[in-house]
Amino acid sequence: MHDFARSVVDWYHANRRDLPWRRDGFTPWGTLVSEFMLQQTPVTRVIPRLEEWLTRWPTPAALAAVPPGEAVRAWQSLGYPRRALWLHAAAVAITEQHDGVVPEDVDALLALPGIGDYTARAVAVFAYGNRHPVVDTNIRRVIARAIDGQAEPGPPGKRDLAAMEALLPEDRAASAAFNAGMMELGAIVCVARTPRCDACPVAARCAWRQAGYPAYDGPKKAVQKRYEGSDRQVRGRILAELRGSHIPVTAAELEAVWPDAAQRDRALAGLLADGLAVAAEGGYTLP
DNA sequence: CAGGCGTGGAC
DNA sequence: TGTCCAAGCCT
Repeated sequence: MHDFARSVVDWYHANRRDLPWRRDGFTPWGTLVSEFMLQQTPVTRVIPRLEEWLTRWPTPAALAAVPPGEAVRAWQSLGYPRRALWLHAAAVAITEQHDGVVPEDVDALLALPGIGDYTARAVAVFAYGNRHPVVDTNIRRVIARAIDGQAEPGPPGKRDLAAMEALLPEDRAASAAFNAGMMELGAIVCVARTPRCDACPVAARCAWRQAGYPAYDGPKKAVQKRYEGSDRQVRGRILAELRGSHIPVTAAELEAVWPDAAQRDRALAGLLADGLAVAAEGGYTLP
């Protein structure tokens, strides 16, 4: 193992946070659910929802047995509720096509709804201990800085997987610890805004530090539109209304959640198209 | 492939 | 207040 990987692995074993998905006996299904929830959502907000979900639906078959709307309701305010729909659909596929067992093959995982390059490898590695490069936003940032000497990663691409593969230890257990360690490093030390280089195990080897912390000069990232007043906010308001009701929500009731009719209609049409809402007798409900 | 997709905390 | 950011994915 190279010195860089060894430093990260040693640091990880000494500094890893005690998180639910790192407990002994945590199931592959638990890992899958946690990874869905962690897509773009902070750890602290995920933990309580995860506990609820796994208590209620301890297996893929348990989730597959209820209507998808129950998953959307239990998703509460984690955000990006299409993930709840996709997770439910994945549970159905696992139940029907994989005998209720979460696959450990990356390609089989990639074939499931809502699972992309990151989640497929995260499950294969963290649930099953297989040797694959895992690349998330934390790891992209750590590699950009420590290896490439840049303040921020460039646009994501397949080359990210190759860059991580080049660093990955050959040993299976060490590779899993390296993946987890790189993510942990990016999450609590090499953070986006104010990196804590004084606590970094690879500071002495960091290309960005050695270069004097040059400012980022690559292509600009797309600026996120403001949320206040956006279609996203309207979708969120409408969906909250549907989550809170066990009978159809009428069009008149929806008028009360957002005054702009055109925007409200657009948001509702989007929810219907996404399958997050369905037309029912007298109004709309969760699917 | 650029843009759409939630929500809330930190600064 | 506004801006940035958070274990991405889909079209």
